[in-house]
Amino acid sequence: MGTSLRDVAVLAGVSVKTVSNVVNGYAHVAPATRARVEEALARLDYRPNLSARNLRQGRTGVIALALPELDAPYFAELSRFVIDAAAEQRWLVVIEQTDGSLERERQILDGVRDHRVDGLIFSPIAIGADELAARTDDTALVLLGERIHDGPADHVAIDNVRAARDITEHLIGLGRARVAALGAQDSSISGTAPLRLAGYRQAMAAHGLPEIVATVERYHRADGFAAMTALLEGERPDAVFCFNDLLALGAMRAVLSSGLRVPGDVALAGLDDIEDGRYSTPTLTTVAPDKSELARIAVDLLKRRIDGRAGYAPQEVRAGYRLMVRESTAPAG
Amino acid sequence: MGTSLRDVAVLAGVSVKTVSNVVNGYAHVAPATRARVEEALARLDYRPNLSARNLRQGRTGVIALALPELDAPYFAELSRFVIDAAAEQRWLVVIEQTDGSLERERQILDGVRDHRVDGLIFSPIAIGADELAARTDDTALVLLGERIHDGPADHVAIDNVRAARDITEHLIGLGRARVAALGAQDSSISGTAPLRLAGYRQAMAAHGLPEIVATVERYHRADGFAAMTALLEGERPDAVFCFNDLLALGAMRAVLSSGLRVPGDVALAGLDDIEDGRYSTPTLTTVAPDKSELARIAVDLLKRRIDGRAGYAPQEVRAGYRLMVRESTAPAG
DNA sequence: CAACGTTGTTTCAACGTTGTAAACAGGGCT
DNA sequence: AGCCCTGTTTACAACGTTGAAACAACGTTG
Repeated sequence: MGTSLRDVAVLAGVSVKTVSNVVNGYAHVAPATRARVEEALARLDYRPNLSARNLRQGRTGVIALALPELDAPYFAELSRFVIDAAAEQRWLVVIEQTDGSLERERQILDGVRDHRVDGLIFSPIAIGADELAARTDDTALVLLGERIHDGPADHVAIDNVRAARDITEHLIGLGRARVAALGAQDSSISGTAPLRLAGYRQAMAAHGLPEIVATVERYHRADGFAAMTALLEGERPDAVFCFNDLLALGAMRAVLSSGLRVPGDVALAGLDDIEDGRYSTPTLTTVAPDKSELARIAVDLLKRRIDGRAGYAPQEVRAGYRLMVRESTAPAG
Repeated sequence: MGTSLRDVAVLAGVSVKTVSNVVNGYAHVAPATRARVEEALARLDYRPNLSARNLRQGRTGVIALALPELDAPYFAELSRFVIDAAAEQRWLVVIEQTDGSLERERQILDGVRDHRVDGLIFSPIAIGADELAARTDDTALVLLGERIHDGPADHVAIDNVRAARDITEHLIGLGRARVAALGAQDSSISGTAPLRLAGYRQAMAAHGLPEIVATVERYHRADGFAAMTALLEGERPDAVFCFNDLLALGAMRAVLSSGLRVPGDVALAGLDDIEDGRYSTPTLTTVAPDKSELARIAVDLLKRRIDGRAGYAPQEVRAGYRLMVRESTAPAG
């Protein structure tokens, strides 16, 4: 094991506690003593043992970030911001992947205690609000990007309904009449899918247009590809709002490989603003959630929960977003 | 704080150590006692305090994974596998991002001790072999995906030279004569860039073809876009081996938006096999490193270092890869 | 029946840290 | 000299866990 306070204390000819005081920046230490201790600290290259410190303080300095899958670009990009925001609190982030499985999500929710993390930022897919509310654990919890009705925990997300309505309005504004929604889900009760669908419906209803809805299992390129291929076989839509960018990129591939043009024959829009969509051909119109803001708010909420053990009511916070119009919905197409 | 061994011990009417023994599956515990203790454990929903356990055992059960950036798809995909492989050892993974900055890489290398992780899987970009060798820290270290000549630590990667030669041969095999390499770097001494460049050169030399080399700063789509745009302004290549898939996707965008066709006018190949390339239009030919194998080997090497404190010589391990031929190098194009 | 091994359980100490409280030194005041 | 400040330093205990060693009870063996 490395050098401990004791080692430094011996070298500096001072008590262990005094060294601790210097390390922690305690005010009343005589300049001469402080200098001597700092000299010794430097000489022995002292690093505090976090296990011991945490044991003593009942904190671990580690938070968990639980999300469906790290290799979905949206979550990877989001993770980066969460890690950066957490670093400012001097927190480490461990990442847990649920693969969207209910069982894994239960484990996470139940099992964070095993790892003794101070808090959890959770982006659930499968688990329901009731189950969330029923948890006995009192570890600080913040829900990210998932609307849980009357949630039992702090929650941060963009306004999914409004964002979906905005982008659908944009498609309608191109003069397209057969605007489809791609990404509805049968299973999910608590997910974002119903919200985005609701936004789509509001826009379609406002213009008296017929709804065309394609459902998917998951939110990967492959699902978008399959759903779009199916859509093309029926009465073809001339615009499609895909519930995330991966679906849109899969759909784009399907349209293009069927010999049709984007946006000439079919305009496409997504949601997430992952980097891929800025370099696809054509580039992808999308809604860009402010990921940095999402992450920062999530970390702030968590910090407040962890610090003030007071049980104030769960907060609901909205992060901003922007509409990014690109080639896949260019009017001239 | 949660329930401790002491609480359980009191409830079961037994000593703390006996509870500890039950928890740890120690053999010689009377069945009756064990039953009573387990009953108490369940009733109080006991979870071991990892900080305490780690303090006692000098292990944290946490490893760090340091990589340039999580939102580069290759690293996101790799991380997933590392996390999964680590989970099998009941390890948690904290992720540190270096952004490829030398300073951050130094911090990581020096600072892992701050966090008291048991080991580090490190994918460096900027740092040199000499500096790696000079580190005083004795934390277990495994280098991932980066060839450090005569490295001071275990190292796992694919055979970059051979992979680069293979893919270049494939491009030449299409009958293209002006085959460019995109992704060389001025700065990097120890990176993979020189290796991939070497592989390219071997293949070009073997066929007596002239080398065309484009350098980049970093390995993002934007760099690929810029470098390709520059290449197109000169005497145009008819095939390009990009040193990673992001570069290739950026390059593809540049070719397509200049009005040329892929692979008709320019064939493109990458390296990494990120998911994006399987859904781009055209789909991207690439080299697919066995990421799962890379991750598993890295974790295994690290485990061996952590367990056996014996200082055996640094290991050099090669993981497999496959050539994935897709539309961007289709012969009929 | 004494010595011994086995099984089951406990006591003790230690991992490195920090909050509490108390001890100590020096200076200014009565 | 005795007192109370203020500033500085220290002893002690505790966080929850587990390895080492001790101990008790019991059956086996010579």
